[in-house]
Amino acid sequence: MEAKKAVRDQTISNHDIAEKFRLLADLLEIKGEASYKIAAYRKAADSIDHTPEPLSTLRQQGRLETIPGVGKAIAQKIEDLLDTGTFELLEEVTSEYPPTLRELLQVPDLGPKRVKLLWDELKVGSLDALELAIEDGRIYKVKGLGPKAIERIIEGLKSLKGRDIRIPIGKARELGKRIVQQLLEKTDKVEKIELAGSIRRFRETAGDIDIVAASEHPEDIIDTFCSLPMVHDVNMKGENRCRVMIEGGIQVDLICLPAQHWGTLLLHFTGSRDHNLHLRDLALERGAHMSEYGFKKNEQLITFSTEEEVYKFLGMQYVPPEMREDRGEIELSLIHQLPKVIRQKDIRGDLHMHSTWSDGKCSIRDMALAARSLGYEYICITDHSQSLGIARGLTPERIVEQRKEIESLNKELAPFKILQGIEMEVLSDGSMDLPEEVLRGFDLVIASVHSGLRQGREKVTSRALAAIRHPLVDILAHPTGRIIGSREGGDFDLETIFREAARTGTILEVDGDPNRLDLRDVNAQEAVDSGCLISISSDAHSIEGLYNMEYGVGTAARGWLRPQDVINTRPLDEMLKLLKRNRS
DNA sequence: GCCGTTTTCGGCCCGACTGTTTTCAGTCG
Repeated sequence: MEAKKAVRDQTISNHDIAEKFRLLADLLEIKGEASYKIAAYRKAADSIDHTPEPLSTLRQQGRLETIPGVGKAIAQKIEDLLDTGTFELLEEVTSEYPPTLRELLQVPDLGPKRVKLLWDELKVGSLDALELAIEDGRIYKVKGLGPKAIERIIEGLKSLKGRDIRIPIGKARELGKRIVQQLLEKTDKVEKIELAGSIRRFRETAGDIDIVAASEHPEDIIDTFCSLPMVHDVNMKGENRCRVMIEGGIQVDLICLPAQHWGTLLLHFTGSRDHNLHLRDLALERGAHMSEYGFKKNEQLITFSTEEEVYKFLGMQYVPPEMREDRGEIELSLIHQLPKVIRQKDIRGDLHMHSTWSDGKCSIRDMALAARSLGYEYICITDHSQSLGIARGLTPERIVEQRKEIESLNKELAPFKILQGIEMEVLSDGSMDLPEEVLRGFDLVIASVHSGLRQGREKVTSRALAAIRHPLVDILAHPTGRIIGSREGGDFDLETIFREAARTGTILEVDGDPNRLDLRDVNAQEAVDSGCLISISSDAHSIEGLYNMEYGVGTAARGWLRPQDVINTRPLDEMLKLLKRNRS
């Protein structure tokens, strides 16, 4: 037993434990167990997932019950899990129902009650079994499932199979903006309109597109919206909300209320769900019931026209959308200790972009003018270096030519400043693509590991470290090299990279290209906690690309970064002093 | 099953839409 225990302690992760409780909650819900018990298991599971220390450690210190949502009963179950890999109640329900039964809950319009019905009547216990029951028509014999319901289930099953459902934030946001624009062209009754949900919180991906609008005539707005040409299908339609499908099977939700509700409305549909639930808890403590309409207290509805007023009513500081994940922001906001996270307006310059000198689409002059009109004080042109032949990387000769162009533009555009930088390849053997005397000529050097990301952990990490330790490398670009949805990043040892970057004064990038967002939110937070400075950049290859900055800022804000953690929030000379090359 | 500046008991977020069980259950966000 002792030996087994030791093995278990090492092999079962917090996440695996959380999953066991989620499985238990799903099966109990199907069984029809009391809903608050189920909610308790799910809450505990989420808490466990967000607990950084291994539960085995907490257990040894007798601190399991310090985890929010974990009391005596769940703590005992965790101990059993650590010792034996399971616990009694879990064994009991999994002997009653197959664990695959919970797959059915993923099907839209199939909830616990219908799943139980399907199991009791037809012994349908998995997605495959459900498909069979549909094919041979048995499903039509189930009492309580009408033809409409079955049709929805069939559709739901189809959409589940073809699913790569979450959309990258860039695409979701662009689509969302297009829809909003189309709607505004068809009606003048919209007073306010905004993209909400994960898009507004700048998550990396969005499951659907949420749009919130204010109008005195919600029905008209809903009608107009449902008849837009890009709408393929109307799934649901009420007097102030609707859900439609557009091209590519992407779901769009629109909700519209009079402007007096705007504060709670926008808050409600921005989420996250956990953040909102927590706020409602706080409202209840004040005897008020919170909804998208406002706060109901003694049968009276109090409304708020801004989110700021809602937070103020709850005795809180305003929480920026990116931070609304219930990861401690509410507690800090209640005691007015919320860090002031970075906003777009804090950005004074953009330090990573490309021009027609390599693979950019616009001239340096056009990029500079566009950046200046965005309110920036400086930019750094960082075209690719020679080894990236596919991008017409710059040779030392062309670098000198480019410098002349930049110098002449600087005379013309002063006080706006164009820095000459380079995005230099770190070659697959860990050497730099340009010699030191060339690197010395730049205002700033960004190093990138583009190729050979498949090399093992040790190899890729040592290449990144070689760049970080180089005295003339100021910034490490998109440190993991991931492309969202298509390429995992390299297997870098980020902990070591952060430590070395902090030691050497090498700045790490949050690349705002919505397909990269690299460093990602939590990594950027770890980097800053390790003592690193960050550069947020657009990595623009065109004028439009300069707008990538907002994704970078959103990502940084999700990692709770403050303006002082980011070098390009500083005036030019202060920013330059932070570069390794200019430190004595 | 958890939790407590109203509580160790009695609460636990709130509202909308759909289909079908003609007064509401099931599902969703």
